[in-house]
Amino acid sequence: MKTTGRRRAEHDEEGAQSRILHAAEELFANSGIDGTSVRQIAEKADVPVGLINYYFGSKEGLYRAIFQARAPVVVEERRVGLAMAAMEDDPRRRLEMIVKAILVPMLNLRSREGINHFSLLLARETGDPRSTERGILQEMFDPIAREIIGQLKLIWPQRSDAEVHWAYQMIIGVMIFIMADGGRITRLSEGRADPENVDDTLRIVVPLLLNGLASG
Amino acid sequence: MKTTGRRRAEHDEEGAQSRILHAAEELFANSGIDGTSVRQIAEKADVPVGLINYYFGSKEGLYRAIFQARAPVVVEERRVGLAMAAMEDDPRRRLEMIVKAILVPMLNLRSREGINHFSLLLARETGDPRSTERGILQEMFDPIAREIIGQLKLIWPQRSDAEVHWAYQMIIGVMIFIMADGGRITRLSEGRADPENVDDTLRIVVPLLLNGLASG
DNA sequence: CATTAATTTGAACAAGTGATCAATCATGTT
DNA sequence: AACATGATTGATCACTTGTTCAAATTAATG
Repeated sequence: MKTTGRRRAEHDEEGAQSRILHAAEELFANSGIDGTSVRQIAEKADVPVGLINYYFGSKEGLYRAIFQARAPVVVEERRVGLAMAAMEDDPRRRLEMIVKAILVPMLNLRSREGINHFSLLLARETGDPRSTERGILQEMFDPIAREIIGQLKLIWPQRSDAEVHWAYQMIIGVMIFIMADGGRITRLSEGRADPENVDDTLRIVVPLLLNGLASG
Repeated sequence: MKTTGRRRAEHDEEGAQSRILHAAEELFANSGIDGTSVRQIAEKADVPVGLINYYFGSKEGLYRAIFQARAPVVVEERRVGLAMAAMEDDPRRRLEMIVKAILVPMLNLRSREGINHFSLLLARETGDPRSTERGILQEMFDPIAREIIGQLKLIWPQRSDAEVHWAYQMIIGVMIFIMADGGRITRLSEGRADPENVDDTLRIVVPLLLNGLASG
């Protein structure tokens, strides 16, 4: 058989392959791909070093595997939210639903089971110039990005392409920044603004995005 | 004497110390502090490896030195812009001037003389969880951040602290995201949105921030 | 010129890097 | 039991890492 292996019983009820993925996700998120060694990952996952290359081929292979495991979930949630938005008639409501379709799947990751680290990792990858060479974001996120931008164009037929694209990038930028925050927001606000609190964050940030800074 | 040294004449009319700073800035921006080796820096700056530790003590010392050279310039420009904004009576105009005081000093770096790399570097540092340990951002940017937030509170006396802080973070988030972009914005928009073009970017992004996505 | 101090140089060091691989182990199948 | 198959192990490889340092070089001073 291929699926079971040595019928997992010796460790924390979690297969070695999965333990490696989780350990790597956390370490990569906190220290980046260059700041993390395979030996650190092996130690955290409690596996011998060799096993990492056995399963994932290389360090970068492991890096990609994390995205291949996580990205489709986020993308699918976004696609669902986008489809629901498309059924809404009122353009104002439709816009709000699109914005939430972008933000919610990622913000939820921050407070869900041990998955908090992927949002950090994705933010890191987005800010890395060498991300282009790896092509992970192109491959996994460009398609849904184009779908969203297409929907935005339907809402704003009178706006230029540049304006629509900048509006989209502004939403993504705010999301990434919230995801990537390692405590600075909480520190500066002395706890009054806290990204961990998804409900409060959405309640304040979504209107800010929709209405801008000037109004309300 | 301590200032002159060997009266610079042998290389590109630029002192070794300065060449190291410039080379390191570019490499750190593109590959991060962990993805860059002191030997790469030494080669790019055309100096022997030992000289880097002689001048800057350590790799991290060099990293800090870059911020110590650049940050005060940006902070001072922001302070000037903020002071000008404080003299404006109309709250709407004052808000716009504050937003520009935040954005313009950094966006200009992208298109000025070879300094483009610092904006990338700052974006990277902002997104790095280990940035807290280094304390560079606390030390150099928290003061001006508090000043700006104070000004925003004067504009919005009726808003909660959390709302004001989130509004500030939203401005910073958009700025960082634009600075950090390594081509994804241009690629997705097929050139119609281009962060290199500061004037167009400001013309579109500032109203988007001020008026939000819904209006205009 | 002699002295002193600052700078420059590249070799050397210990520790760590990602990757490889023969050997061992566990398991299910015949 | 015998075999096959995939999983596991840790020693080992060739390099690279940041840092140190004695020696060489250069410049300023008396």
